[in-house]
Amino acid sequence: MLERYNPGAIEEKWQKIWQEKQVFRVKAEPGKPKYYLLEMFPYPSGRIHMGHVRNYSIGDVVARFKTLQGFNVLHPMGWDAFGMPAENAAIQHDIHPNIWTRENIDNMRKQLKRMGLSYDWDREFATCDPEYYRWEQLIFLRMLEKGLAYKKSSSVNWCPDCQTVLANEQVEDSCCWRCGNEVEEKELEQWFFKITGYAQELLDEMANLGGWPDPVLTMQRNWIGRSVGCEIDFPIENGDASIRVFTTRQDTLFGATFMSLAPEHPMAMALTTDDRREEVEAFVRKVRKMDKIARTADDYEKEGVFTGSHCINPATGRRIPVFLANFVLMDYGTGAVMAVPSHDQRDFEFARKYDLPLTVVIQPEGEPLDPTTMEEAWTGSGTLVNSGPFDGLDNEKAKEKIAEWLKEQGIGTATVNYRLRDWGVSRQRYWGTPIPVIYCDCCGIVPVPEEQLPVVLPTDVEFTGEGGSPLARIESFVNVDCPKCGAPARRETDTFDTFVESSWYFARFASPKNDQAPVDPEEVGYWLPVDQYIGGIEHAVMHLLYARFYTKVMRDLGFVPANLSEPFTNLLTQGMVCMETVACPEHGWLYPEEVDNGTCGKCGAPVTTGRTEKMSKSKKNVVDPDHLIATYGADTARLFSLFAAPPEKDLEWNEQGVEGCYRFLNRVWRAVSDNIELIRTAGPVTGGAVEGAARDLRRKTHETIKKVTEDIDGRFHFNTAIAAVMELVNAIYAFEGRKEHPEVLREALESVVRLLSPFVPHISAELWSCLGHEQSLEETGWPQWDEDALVADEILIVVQVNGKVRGKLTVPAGADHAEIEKRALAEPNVARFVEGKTVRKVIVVPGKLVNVVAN
RNA sequence: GCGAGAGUGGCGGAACUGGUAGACGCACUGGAUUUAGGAUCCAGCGGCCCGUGCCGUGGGGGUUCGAGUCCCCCCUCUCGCACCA
Repeated sequence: MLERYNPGAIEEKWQKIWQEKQVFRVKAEPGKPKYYLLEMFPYPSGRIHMGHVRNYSIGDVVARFKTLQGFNVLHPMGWDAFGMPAENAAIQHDIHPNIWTRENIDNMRKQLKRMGLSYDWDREFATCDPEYYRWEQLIFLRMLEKGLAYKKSSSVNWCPDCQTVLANEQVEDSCCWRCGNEVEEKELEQWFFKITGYAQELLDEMANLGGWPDPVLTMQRNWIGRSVGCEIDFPIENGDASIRVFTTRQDTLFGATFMSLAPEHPMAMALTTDDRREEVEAFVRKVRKMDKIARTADDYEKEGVFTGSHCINPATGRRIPVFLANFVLMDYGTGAVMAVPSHDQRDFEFARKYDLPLTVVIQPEGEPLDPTTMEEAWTGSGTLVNSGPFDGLDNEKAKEKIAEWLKEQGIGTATVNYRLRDWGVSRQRYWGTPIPVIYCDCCGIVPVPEEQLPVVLPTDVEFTGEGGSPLARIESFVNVDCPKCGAPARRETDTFDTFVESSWYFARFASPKNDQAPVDPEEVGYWLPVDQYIGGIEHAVMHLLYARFYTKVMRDLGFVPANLSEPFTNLLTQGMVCMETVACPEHGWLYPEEVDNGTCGKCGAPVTTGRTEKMSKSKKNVVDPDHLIATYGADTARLFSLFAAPPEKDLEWNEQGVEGCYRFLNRVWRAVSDNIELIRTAGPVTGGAVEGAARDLRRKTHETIKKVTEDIDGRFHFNTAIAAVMELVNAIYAFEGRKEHPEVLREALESVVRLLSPFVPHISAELWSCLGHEQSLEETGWPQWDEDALVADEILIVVQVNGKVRGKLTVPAGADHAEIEKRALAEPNVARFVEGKTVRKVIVVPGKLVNVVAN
């Protein structure tokens, strides 16, 4: 055995052995319990970052642990390979997105392999492989047949200068990131997925997601935003039509004193009278000029314009003015809101601004509301007034009664509305999955026949960043014969949102090479659902909701078994990796390696240390995993990212902490190498015969096995599991019975190695082999604790007086309440604090403490 | 703005169901070893008084024999908000 720990050599050695023996290659084995562990696959940006190191280290611990527990573990890896950065690289550096992406994947695969992760690499794929996206196109065609995919008009960010669509992140302060000109809103015909059709099921099935963190479920529930209310028709004065509103507050119907429409509302222009036209059009133009972000996200000023028309409040029969308002969204409800300024704060502010009347219809208990002096809307509960036949009803009761009345009168119905909108999947970009439809002047929208799939992305493209989608300029791609009538037709040039690829990749991993269907139903039946999914909290809503939706769609289309409704049984959301920022007054943000002992490496000026923030290239507070691994080895990199914080919390990177982990591994190495001769011939521990220090070490060993097992399984508290092993190692160093009881020492050392193996697999494998084992750790399995070894003779009891610690006692393990109470009261320090007082109560918590209450 | 979290020594964190606040690690201090440095080993390490004690988990209130943990109000920070992935 080598005297010194040499991570570089042993890591290379064991990675080679694992690869040659195909240790992590799995196949379905009906009858053997399976465990599907999945980490969110990475976007191939070029290099792995610390967030990846952390994510994949966490996943690998669980995968290896479950393997050791005897499960058939599926642990795959792939690439979320479509997306904007590849296209940006093409624009900026004149490199083809495919080449850029493939090179990045090759590099990142190498980096991941260097970490010793237990992936079944045979299942690897990239979403930009035509063999993958052809099945995505097929699923889309089936969705189209079922009406789950459809086209409608929707707005995008448009840069009039570059003549191109911009993503929200490409809009900076309402301006285009490339040219700096102002961004506008523009209407385009786009593809949508009917996720709203699944809104209720997505809500209902959260009841089965007990393995998900509550915050994520809450965020999804709020995102779906179910609300129960009524749709009510307000007839237009002097016309046949009416305006339909959605409201959750039908109890305030009698207080509706005006109407607000979204500026895009289809009736907006028809309702505008000639004398108002100029002003209304100016207002609509102004709202349109705002980009989408400013309009939906910011607390911008509420504004509106009067159309000149009136409609009739169907409850009161009174005529009320119709306004357009910038805060009314066409995407939510019906795009029209009955305004009740007395009981809605936005309507209240709007009414005060434009001098519109208020009617109080809900009277809270206490002082009466006066519409002329109210300073804010009353949104609480109360009794109905000014509401005709409903006066005197409690407002919650009135919601039901008014809903019934609306139905009887034929002017409204009770409905459920969702905040969730259908998923817009069209992107006017090149580097994505082509949407497989053809537009024919005679036949309209024609699906690409299934036997013609995949519609492959053409490669001869020019990237300028201007003039819309590059695909639209490739005539050989665009021009096609109509599959129905044969006449000249045009291909769809939009591509899918990359969230589509990541909505079903987890199912593809069950049968990644299947060339007959998106997935093999038998393989999916065995492997899915994913037992444990691990990824960043930033995906709490969108990715995870889309993946849930897609699973249900694939189920309903018959691609996956009918009982597979949810993709991920358990979810772990990990925190971010952060590091302190450092800046030079002259040179701005500095990389850690540019800082030389508190001064700037470029100019020597003293640097300032800024806040600790999420690692990002722009702030230069990043650590390169390659460098870290080259210096300390993969095991140390893994150990630190697991030890420094529990997985769900943010992790603060700290170089000295890394060294501490490296030191610990050296300490483990020495504990084995220093004792290797002594324990070489030691036999197994044969029962509870040992006493004293040896018995204590045995107890510590088995306590540690129990704690580590419980910390990993379900709780994912790897930091405390590692701390427990550190304690055991400390106990081994302090053990004084090594000569007399080498078998106890051997048991402790072997336990350390086995317990560490999911965290630091290379050093564990090497030490295990040094300890003389022919059988690998994978074959040996996870250690079991011995309940008998855990039994202690004596227990430490804390004694409090009025909740403050005043003493400690050691009592026999079997001592009863009366005896413990007696001994506690006999403690000299207890007597001192009780003196002059009367003991009122003595609380005994078994095995823990005694609290004497006296006053 | 809306939605969801977090706040504990000099630092990262521990305390799982209310029961010894600070496990484990880092940094720091002292000692041993060493030609020296490094590495290693041993000891100490919340604050105040340094004797018993008193104070202490972002701030303020409350419930309880007992609160880091439960309830109410406030402050600060982080994440998501539908074309980033």
